[in-house]
Amino acid sequence: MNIKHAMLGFLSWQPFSGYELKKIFASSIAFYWSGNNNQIYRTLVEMHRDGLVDVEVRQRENYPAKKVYAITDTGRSELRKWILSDPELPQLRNSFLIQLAWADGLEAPELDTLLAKYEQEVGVQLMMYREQERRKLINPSRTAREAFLWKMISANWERYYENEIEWVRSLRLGLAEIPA
Amino acid sequence: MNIKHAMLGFLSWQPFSGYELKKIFASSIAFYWSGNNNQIYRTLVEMHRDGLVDVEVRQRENYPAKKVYAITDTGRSELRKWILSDPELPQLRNSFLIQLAWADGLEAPELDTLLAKYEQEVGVQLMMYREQERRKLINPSRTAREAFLWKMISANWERYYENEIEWVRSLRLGLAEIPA
DNA sequence: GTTGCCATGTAAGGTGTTACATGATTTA
DNA sequence: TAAATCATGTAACACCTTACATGGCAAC
Repeated sequence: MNIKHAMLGFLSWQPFSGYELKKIFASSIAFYWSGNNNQIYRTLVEMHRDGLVDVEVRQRENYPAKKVYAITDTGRSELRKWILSDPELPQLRNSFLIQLAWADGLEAPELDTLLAKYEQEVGVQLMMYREQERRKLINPSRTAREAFLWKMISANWERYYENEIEWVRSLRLGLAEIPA
Repeated sequence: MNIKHAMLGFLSWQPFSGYELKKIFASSIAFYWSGNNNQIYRTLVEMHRDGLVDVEVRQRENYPAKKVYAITDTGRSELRKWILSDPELPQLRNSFLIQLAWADGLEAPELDTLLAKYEQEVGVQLMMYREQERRKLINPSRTAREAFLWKMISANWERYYENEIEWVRSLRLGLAEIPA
């Protein structure tokens, strides 16, 4: 999985410029890339070279020129092929768990402070996610099914954060009961 | 977060050679690096250069020499510093969610097949995780608290997989109710 | 008049992956 | 005799990140 297929997905929705794609990525936690120029502009050039997208350069008065990319039939079939390919396992990298693995050297208050920070950070992230969902730039709902899929994708993220908060709470309660 | 602190963690438990660390990583889903040579041996050299570990070369008959790395006081204080540093947010990269985002172009049976595959793959992963936990190479439990922490770290992973399976099941049920 | 938006792009580096290379010994 | 284990290391490259570079216009 790389950013290419995610970009193709957005372009299957409607044509976009690199700048617009960048904003979409940057504004979305679920589409988790940082939305940096380097990758997006390079990937667009590569996709054009491979015939997955067409470019139209729009010259505008008083504004910089804009390169608008539209998906081609080749691009659509590549996207469909990828969508039908075997799902990869999610890759979860929670460095906090690794911190915890060696945290028995800490004093009880130090450890609890750490856990409280984690709980708070995840809580903030959950709120940010909800806020972002409220005002998100694109939300395809051309069919009832598409709307449902997007709702469930969003639910997946919310569940993850909620689950994480529950977990850290039970961890803190459990630790409080262990004698020093 | 990089592999360095995870390696320091293991070395704070007991001295290991690169080869042993590699096996530990390769056999652990929770310590999620692939356990490849390149990184491990290079990182050991770097950590040695930075005074975080000492090396002892053990020559043995009929076997290749072994470089056993032991954590130094500098290493321990670096580890402690990292453990007390602000937790990073978990980074979750589920490319399947991105596949789903554009999956409304699929026929209902194609989509359900995809979801079934995901459900099955996550199920397999959960079983593999449990099996791995049963026979894991290291399981520090020098104190009741340390044992509890490791149990909760493991529980975190199990919860994630279980949650994911529940989610995909409810997604499949929901889709079954949407008219074509 | 400084900040932010529009819009494109480049440079450099971090972190991780797979595959290659060597060579002896043990196990099937 | 073929494969796996022990043990170290290198090469090449995939993917992503932060920061830099340019330049006009709008808003405050």
